[in-house]
Amino acid sequence: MADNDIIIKDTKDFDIRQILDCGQIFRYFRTGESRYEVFSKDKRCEVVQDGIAVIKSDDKAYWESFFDLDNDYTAIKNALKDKPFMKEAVEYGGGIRILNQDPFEMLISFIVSANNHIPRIKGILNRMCEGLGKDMGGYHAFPTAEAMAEKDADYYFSLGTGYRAPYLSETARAVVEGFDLEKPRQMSGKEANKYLCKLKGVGPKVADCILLFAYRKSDVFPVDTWIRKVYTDMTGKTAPDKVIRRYLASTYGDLSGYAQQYLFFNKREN
DNA sequence: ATCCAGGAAGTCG
DNA sequence: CGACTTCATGGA
Repeated sequence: MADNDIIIKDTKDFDIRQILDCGQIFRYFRTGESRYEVFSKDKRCEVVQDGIAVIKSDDKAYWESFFDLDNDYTAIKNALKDKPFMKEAVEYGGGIRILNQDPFEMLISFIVSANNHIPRIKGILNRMCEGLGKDMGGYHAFPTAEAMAEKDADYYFSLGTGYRAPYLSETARAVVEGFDLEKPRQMSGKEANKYLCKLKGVGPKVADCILLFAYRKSDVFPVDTWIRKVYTDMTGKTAPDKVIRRYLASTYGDLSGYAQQYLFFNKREN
């Protein structure tokens, strides 16, 4: 074991398979039994979980933050367990953690995610990294805004992004030209959502995902096609996304983001 | 083959 | 404001 290894002995709140497959990250590969390769920005790590979990990298501090290791998920799950519809979801996805990811990477990733399948999103983003990301020797970094802004919509169309192609070139250019991705940190969830929606390809749901996965705003509640199914299970009816979001966010309060991940994961896999 | 996916933009009323 | 339509792509 190297000095930089992160060892997680108590894994009741850490399941790498669940963490990676719950839809918050698209750049990872299963490389073997209980073995994964994970990428973020220009960094890479390897996670092996067989009984205990070990995270191998050359930047321990980065990945400790990335995997949210200072956060107490036992307390979060205990607080959620007694709330409506949560028991089964928390038990099924008990090893989920919300990753601490990069704002620009989340912005681009979730623009691609709109009305798209997760396996396809992964393919598109990996092709984008190989085409535009810095060669790190064995893998490619996530592209910078500058690198992305140099390409026009035709390029993104050639990656298979379909009608989202112009959103990617336009949004990358907006960031290069000064759209401040640090601003949402000082904003309320509501303000920040509105702010991010000024970018092409970003609507309420994509903005909520960015706020949850990059800015750690846990009072948001991204509503997608799976959460719509959950809502119908709960109430027996359908409703506009806005209504669903308001209902669920008021039900789970400051723990909405966590609740959303447990519900999403459980619905998608069961 | 047909449906559908971590929805958003554009148009119309 | 809200409802309704359109938008590429390919996995299942």
